[in-house]
Amino acid sequence: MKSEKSEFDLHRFLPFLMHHASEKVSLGFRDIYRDRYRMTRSEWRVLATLGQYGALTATEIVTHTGLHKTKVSRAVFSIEQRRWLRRVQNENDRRVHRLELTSQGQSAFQSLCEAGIAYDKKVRDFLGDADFKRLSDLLTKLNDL
Amino acid sequence: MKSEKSEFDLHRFLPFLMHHASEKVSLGFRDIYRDRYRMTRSEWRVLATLGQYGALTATEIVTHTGLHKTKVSRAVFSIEQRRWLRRVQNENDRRVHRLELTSQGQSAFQSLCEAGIAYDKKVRDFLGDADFKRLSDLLTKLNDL
DNA sequence: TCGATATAGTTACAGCCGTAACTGTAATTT
DNA sequence: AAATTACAGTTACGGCTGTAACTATATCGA
Repeated sequence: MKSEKSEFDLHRFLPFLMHHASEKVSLGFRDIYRDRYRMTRSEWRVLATLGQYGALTATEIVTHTGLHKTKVSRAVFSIEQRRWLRRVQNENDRRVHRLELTSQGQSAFQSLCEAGIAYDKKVRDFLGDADFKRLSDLLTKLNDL
Repeated sequence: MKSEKSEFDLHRFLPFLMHHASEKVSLGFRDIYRDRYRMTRSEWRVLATLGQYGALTATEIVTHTGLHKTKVSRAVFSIEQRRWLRRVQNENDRRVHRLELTSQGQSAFQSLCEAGIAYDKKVRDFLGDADFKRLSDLLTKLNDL
């Protein structure tokens, strides 16, 4: 009778592997927005989402990013404090606010986009184009797990 | 002149993709050890490392897992509280403790190994063997980024 | 030997996190 | 219309986090 224990190797276990690689890639870019603007990951994602899609509501940001609504709420508050976004109350439904970047917010987004594209290139050069695409596709596929 | 902004898509940005997929995979298994034993991820990793390699020092656990030393310190404390591990002070260097699982700790490890293998199979079935291996290999490659 | 440096591991602190409960508003039911 | 239910967003709370400072021990260099 074979022991289950011997079949298990943490270093080949997908949750471990994924998290490990994710930290590596994700923290590499975090250093950039953290050092440049003192932003958290939630703030960066909210900024990026608003920069990419234009004005959205908090709920729409949740949908686009998968961030928890409390993270969005806090990130929006903090970005607003920097004067990087404005809230515009919806007249038909006063629970809802349109969130739109100010020009300062857009500048910061532009600057981080360029850094993001450079970072992307760095990882792509490391992996090679073919593997980079393979990896992106596999990760996208996992969204439906 | 083309704007950098238009080239940037958060949903195709590797740090975002990686983190998203990682959460999905990693939290799927977290539910198991959290619900079954009320463990945190750090605690699970320390348990798994001790289970797999036998007795180790805290520093060796850091090396094997990449966990921050404060996480290891706290996880060891908490696992010790459950009586799942014992500390044995090194006689030559009294700063160091050998950490070894008790039989209760080993049972818990066994139980989670089986769950881990089942979870692994679930993800493998979802992706297919070929893609599963491709993904594992790519993630392993990223460790050297 | 003695002072300086390095290492193993812990802890205080301040910040981030998710859960659950909350406020305020809108929509639905009776 | 009043009561109920649903929804957008916020917040209190307790738990987890990393940084930096710490304790205790060991090692190195003069």
